[in-house]
Amino acid sequence: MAVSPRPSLTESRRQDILAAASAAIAERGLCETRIADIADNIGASPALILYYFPSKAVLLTEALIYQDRLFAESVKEALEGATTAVEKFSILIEASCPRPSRSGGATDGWTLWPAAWEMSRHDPTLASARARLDEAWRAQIADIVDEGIASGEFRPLNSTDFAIQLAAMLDGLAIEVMLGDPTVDADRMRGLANAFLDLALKTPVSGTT
Amino acid sequence: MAVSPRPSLTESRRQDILAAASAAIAERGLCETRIADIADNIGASPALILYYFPSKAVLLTEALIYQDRLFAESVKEALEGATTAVEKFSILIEASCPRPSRSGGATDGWTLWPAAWEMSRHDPTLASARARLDEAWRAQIADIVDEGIASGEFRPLNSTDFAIQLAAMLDGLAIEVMLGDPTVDADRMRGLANAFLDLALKTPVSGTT
DNA sequence: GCGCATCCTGAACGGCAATTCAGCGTACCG
DNA sequence: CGGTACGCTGAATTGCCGTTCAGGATGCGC
Repeated sequence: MAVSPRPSLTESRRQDILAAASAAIAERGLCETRIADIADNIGASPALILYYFPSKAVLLTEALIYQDRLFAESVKEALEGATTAVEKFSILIEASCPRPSRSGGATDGWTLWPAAWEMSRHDPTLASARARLDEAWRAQIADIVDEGIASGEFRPLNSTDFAIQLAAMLDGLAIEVMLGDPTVDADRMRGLANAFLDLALKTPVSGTT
Repeated sequence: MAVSPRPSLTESRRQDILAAASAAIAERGLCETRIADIADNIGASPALILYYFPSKAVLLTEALIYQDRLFAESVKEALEGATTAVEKFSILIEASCPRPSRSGGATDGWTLWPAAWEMSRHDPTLASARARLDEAWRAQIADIVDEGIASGEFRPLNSTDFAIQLAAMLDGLAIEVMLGDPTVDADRMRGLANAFLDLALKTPVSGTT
């Protein structure tokens, strides 16, 4: 459940702060997030934040990395119940759909991705963490595809290429959903993602000409 | 060439500033961009910026909208020479590939998209402009598909759904390329996008079972 | 040459927000 | 019971940066 191997006493406080920072970024936006906002989210003083983190900058990058990891772990956990490849894909797609902005509960991880991308451009630490997790995400997709091919659920294809395509499409769709694009809501996103799955994985290879 | 119908004398100065602001955001990042940076880019004083724009905030949103429009126009222009649907798609894909960071020349529009997404979350003006331009972008894709279907280049399919899928995939791929993901460079992006086109547009409909 | 509008600037101003610091409570240890 | 370490805070402090303003230059019509 916890991200790090053994959260020490102060480690749990650090995670509270990381969560509070994530929430603040989701709510106010990356640029408008002040240390005071983060402190408010856990009912503490601004000085406390700087007691656990050396500066606002590193806190923000750590918060974005933290959320990325949480997302990766929650998906991995959700996949454990599934058996067939088709089932697993439906879980992946569901996880990729931005929720209609839960107020109160855990931060909707999706909201933070544009912030993470924007920040990655100048923050090597965040950039490499993000790249690593993204690679893992694609590998997960590729594994499911290979599994489905082995079980005969899917036709043979290059699973690595497909993984990049699907991951990209999900990112792009999620952006639209998250921004409230009137023509792409979560249902539409699910439908289009599934249509791509059907097309790419189930279409039999057509003979030449 | 100009974005607005009739650029007045001061309008051209405004555009200089919008371009300078875009460059600054691309270079320093959305949060780290100061008015002084924008002023430096055109060799002027910070006060000049506020002479043409009421505040930093509106300048930034206008700059992001400006760049979006520039991108849309440049694509529309590039498409004029093309005749076949296949040709047009190759232009669209090429336009979607982030360039290897031109230094000096026009800002690589791609760099600004995460900033635009992040800002759209809280800026209704930017959000609606972005949604409108995105809709136009997808409509352009759909038109080309319909054209290709009519000419027999493509098999019949729902062009609107396809447009959303392709636009999303291009967005997602471009993010990876822009962030320098080691496994997705511009060439790979082109290849995967074209593979999706082939799969979706040229695969003959397979009979039931 | 004169007046005026436009464009632009240097030099304040003011406020905000990150960071620092000195110290208070408290729990634990002996 | 002291003493010590830790967790935490309120109140400075500090520097930055958006914004304002009072004017200088420049060009143009008369």
